[in-house]
Order: sequence, then C-alpha cells, then structure tokens
Amino acid sequence: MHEPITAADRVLIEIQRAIVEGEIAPGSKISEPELARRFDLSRAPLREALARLERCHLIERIPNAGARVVKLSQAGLISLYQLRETLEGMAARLAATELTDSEIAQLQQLLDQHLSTQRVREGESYYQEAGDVDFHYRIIQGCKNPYLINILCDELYHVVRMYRVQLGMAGPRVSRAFDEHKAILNAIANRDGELAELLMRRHISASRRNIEQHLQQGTTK
Amino acid sequence: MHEPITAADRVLIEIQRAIVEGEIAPGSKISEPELARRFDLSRAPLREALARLERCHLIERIPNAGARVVKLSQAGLISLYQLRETLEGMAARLAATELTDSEIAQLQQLLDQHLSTQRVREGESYYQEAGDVDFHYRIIQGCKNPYLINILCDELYHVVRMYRVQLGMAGPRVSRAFDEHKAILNAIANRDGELAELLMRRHISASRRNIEQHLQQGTTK
DNA sequence: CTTCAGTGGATTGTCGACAATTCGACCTTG
DNA sequence: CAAGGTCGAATTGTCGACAATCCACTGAAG
Repeated sequence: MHEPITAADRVLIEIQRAIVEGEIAPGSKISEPELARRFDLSRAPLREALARLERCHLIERIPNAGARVVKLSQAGLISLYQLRETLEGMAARLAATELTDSEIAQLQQLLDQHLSTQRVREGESYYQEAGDVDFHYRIIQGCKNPYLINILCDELYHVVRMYRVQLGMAGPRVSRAFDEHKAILNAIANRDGELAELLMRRHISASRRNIEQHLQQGTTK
Repeated sequence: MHEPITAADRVLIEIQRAIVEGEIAPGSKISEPELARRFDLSRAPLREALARLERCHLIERIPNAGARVVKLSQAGLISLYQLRETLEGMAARLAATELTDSEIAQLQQLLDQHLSTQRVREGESYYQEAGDVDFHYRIIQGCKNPYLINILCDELYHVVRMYRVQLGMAGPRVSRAFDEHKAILNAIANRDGELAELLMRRHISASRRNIEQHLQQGTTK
C-alpha cells in the first residue's frame, strides 16, 4: 500500500516545515509562481496547499492580493495559548474518563521512557519538544471528540510549533514540564477529570509564560 | 467598490446553503463535474470551495476518492455541542472583561428588540434563529481572541446551523432562550466573567438537550 | 512639493484538457 | 456457484494558458 500522499500534500508538508522553521520569513509575501518553480509543480496543487496553510493559521490570504506568512506577536501568542489552555484542559478532562486502562498504562510507560531519555541528553530541546508533543498529542487523541482533535492536531499544532521553534525553546523548563506531565497523567489514572483539566491548564499557562519571556527578549518591536 | 467576492466565494455560499438546508442530502457523494455544471463554473474555483467546505466540517474528502456530505449523528451532535459549551463559555468569560460599556448597551438594546419581535411573531423559529445567532455572534466577537473567533464563526457556525435547520427547531424553547440570553448579558454587564461563562455553558447545554430530543425522534437509526 | 489620475507590469483567479488513480462490471477459474 | 483477477469507464489530481484584478511607477495638475 502506497502512502496516501498526493503532490499537494507533499508540498504542503515542505512549506509547513519551511514556515515553522523560519526559512520563509514571517511577514514575507508568498509568490505563487515563485513557489511553483521552487517546488517544481503547477500552481493548482500549490493553491490547494496554500488553502490548507491558511487553515493552519500559517499564512493569511487576501482575495486578489496574495498571501503573507503570519507574523509572530505577543498578542498572537497570548491568544493562542489562552485558547490552548481551554481546549487542552477540556481534552485532559475528557481523556480522564475516555481513556482505557491499557492506554493509560502505555502513557505511563511513554513518560518513563521520556524521563530516561531526558537524563541521557540533558538540555537537548529537540527531544523535549518531541516528547512533549507526543504526550499532548496522545492526551488530545484520548478525548474522543473529533472536532476538538481536529482543531488541536490539525489547525493549531503547527502555529504552536512555529512559536516554540522560532523563539528557540531551551532547557531550564524541561524537567519541570516532565513533572507536570506526570501529575496530569496521575490525575487521569485516578479518573479525576477536573484535576487533570486544572493541571493541564496550569501546565500550558506556565509554558506560555516561558515563551513570553523569550519573545520579549527576542523581538524588540 | 465592488463586493470583495470571487467566483469561488459565491459558489461556496451557494453550496453551504444547499448542504445546511439539506437540499444536498447528508451522506451523498459530491461529484465535481456535476456541481461544476450545476453552478456553471470550472472545477478550479469549485475545488477551492470544496476545500473550504471541508474546513467547515460540511463535507469529508478522501484523496483520490471524492467528497461526501457529512451525516448527522447523535455522537456528532454531542461532540459539537460539548465543544461549543467550552468555547462559547470561554468567549462569554472574556467578553465580560473585553466589551466596552457602549457595546454592552448596544447588546441590551438588541435583546429588547428581539423580545418585542418575538412577541409579535410568537413561535416563528426563523426570527428566533436569527436573533439567537446574532446574540451569540456578538458575544463571540467580543472576546477579542482571533483564533477563537475564527473557530466559532467560520468553522463551526455552519455545522451548528445544519443540525438546527435539519432537525427543525421549534418554538417551546424560544422564550426560555431569551431569558437565558438576558441573564448572560447581565453577568457581562456586571463584569462577572465566571458567571457569564457558567450561564453560557448551561444555555448551550440546554440547547443541546433540546436538539437531542428532536434527533432521537427524527432519525430512528 | 504634494496629490491624484493614468498606465504598465505582475500576480491572482479561472478555464479547458491531459494524466493518474479509483471504483465497478465482467470474465475467468477453482 | 463463489472468489479472484482483469479490463474499462468515470472521477480526481495536475498542467499550461488566458482573463481579470491589483500594485507601483510615472506623469501632470493644483
């Protein structure tokens, strides 16, 4: 079975990566002919990809005027994390009742694995990033609400990553984040949805404050 | 200045209406050539419209296999309203601190207007629908969070309408809904965000139960 | 010197046709 | 008769070209 990937999907993933990693500068204009040449395709699949990029909030399109890469801003960061607090809090609360015992066990196993990995590579932000993403991803999948899953995993995921990558998340918060994950999972294991929601909200709030500091230092404008 | 409308936008609105009102049956397959003939367009703008319909959760696309109109289900309704509870509750809470005094006054004026209109046309569900939508719309706009506004007004709005329209919302809940609107607005006027959120959540929860009854009666499967 | 209208260039939106893939019907075979 | 494979028609994905629209530059008038 071939990967169910169309040409538009491939270029979508490419451009997503380029934007998230800042290879295409925030605020810069997107030229359809230029990108078409760069990725060696027609404009048809490219426009399909652009439509999906708009859905991910990575670009902003104005009819008959073109598309621009989104600019990072403190206001945008706050709005985004404010929403994440609510949505992932909801996901954690639902996951506490929806997840099966075996799924919870697998998650605990995953966390142990991350902790040992983290000790080996202290301060390596990529693994932390991957592990954090994986943990949140599984919690979200566990809520069993397709609309919520779609919003968090398909639409908001890449913008969140964009903020984290471009502001260069570092390591001092790593160990604390792992403890917070553990606490959230404990609440879920105890089937305490309200506590899981509260802890998840705090976890994301702390993450926001962490990034906010970096943003104030980084962009002076 | 012409209306900033492209051909794809026009057909999008047409198809949205057709799907929401059930003119295109839920679960039916979408044929691109057929729709292109029906609306007298090429397939290019039509595909653009289909991409946005997928974003609105009105159709589901499978690569190389086509698109189908979404089917209404009790599980979908519950997931949708579960999410609305959280999101609109958040919007109400934020609106309580973000709305200006004059905006609140305008909202109170709007509600009075709706109440008088409702008395004139007792049980007329369309006006209730329009008034309800307008009230919720303004609360959402008042939260000042662009991500949240986008999700509620652009992505979820039409599916919600689809459930309400196709299950034929009637009048017994109309007056109660107005009272609930009034209570929510009072909480906002008192700058009591927590209460506004709680009341909004109850309001939507009651609305869900109302629709749920109709759905159980209507679709026996 | 500032402001506004006109024009040229480029970009976006749209079109019709071609290629790749899928779904269904038919036929063959065990 | 059932199961599997094969072929064909239809649909989706992609392409290159045309038309409509917008942006920037130029030029002229106040």
